[in-house]
Amino acid sequence: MVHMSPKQSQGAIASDEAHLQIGEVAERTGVTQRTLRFYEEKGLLIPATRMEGGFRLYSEDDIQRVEQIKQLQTLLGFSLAEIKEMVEAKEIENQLRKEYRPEADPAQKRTQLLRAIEVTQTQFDLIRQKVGALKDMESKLEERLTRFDGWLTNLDKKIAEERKSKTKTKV
Amino acid sequence: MVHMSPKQSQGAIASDEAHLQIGEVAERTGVTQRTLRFYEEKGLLIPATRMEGGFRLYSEDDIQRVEQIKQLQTLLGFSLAEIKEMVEAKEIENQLRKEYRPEADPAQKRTQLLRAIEVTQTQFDLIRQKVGALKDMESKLEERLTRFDGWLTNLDKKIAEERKSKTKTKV
DNA sequence: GTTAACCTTGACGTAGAGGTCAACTATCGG
DNA sequence: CCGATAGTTGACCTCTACGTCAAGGTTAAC
Repeated sequence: MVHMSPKQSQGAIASDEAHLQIGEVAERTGVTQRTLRFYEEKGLLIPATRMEGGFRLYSEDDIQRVEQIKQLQTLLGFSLAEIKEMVEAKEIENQLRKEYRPEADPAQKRTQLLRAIEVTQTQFDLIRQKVGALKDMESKLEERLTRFDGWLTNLDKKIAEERKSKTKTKV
Repeated sequence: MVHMSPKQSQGAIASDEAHLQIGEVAERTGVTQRTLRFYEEKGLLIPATRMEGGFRLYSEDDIQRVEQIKQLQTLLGFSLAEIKEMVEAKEIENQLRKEYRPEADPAQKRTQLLRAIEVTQTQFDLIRQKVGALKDMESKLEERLTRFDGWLTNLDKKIAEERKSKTKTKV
């Protein structure tokens, strides 16, 4: 890191203030720059602003989002397309959170909210399903481990015996 | 299905007796024939025998295995390479289960068993991790749903009020 | 022994999720 | 204003997990 954080005029940084360049985001999240650009292409993570020269500027929130995307990918095996949907539901929440901006018409907000609820509900159900199936596997694996353990001690006993008898015949 | 099940001389079918052609396996498991051949190519599911003409013959166990592979893929997002490892651990279990065949030397068995234990343990830990993370997400989503619900009733109230005041000014 | 239904091995295609140059352009410290 | 470092777009490459023909061999029923 040779040059300083860009454009950081002064003062506290709000979490939604874009001030991170792609390199730092990559470093902090562990994904590559290419991946970040790819996410942007796919509409998953569009940095709010750019510098005059075109450098992307990310916010702390964006880092959170990358983290979330990674989780959804690796833990749950969702595709980026699916993740996009999910992330959009969160987006709506963020927007509605700042609802002290009373500009937008409430009927439209309602529609959006309903959509977000639907997506979230689906997501929730899916996760519950997965948790169930996973717990199932978990217990099966536990059983298997126990079984393995039993066999192992058993085998070891047998091996010990064999060694003994061999020693006897040898001597 | 025009011709009968192949080679089924007579009598009960042991679960490890290969008697299913690829088409039926595909139908029963919901994967395509291509997928089954692909699994074979990758060493994930090699049908025990073939007919003289070269037709693959699968057993009931193989169907189980396909089911398992599907689970590991869709639920857990594992790659086929990873799944191969896991399935191999189960394979070892199956083999050791028929340990009344005392041919093999126990020291070698022990090595195999240790390997299987290692893989299974890793798998187990991973699943526990995932379950944890998933439960985390689950609770977060639940909170969000609650929040959404609150907002929705709130919005509806607001909309109702608005309508009332409009009616007043209109009339 | 013919034929419909089923299966075989190629070989090529594709969608998703990035990796990897290449050729430029920006930023910032000095 | 210049150079080192960081970033930009674009094009093509790769790897996974199959899909999709094509051309031909098998099976079992008739």
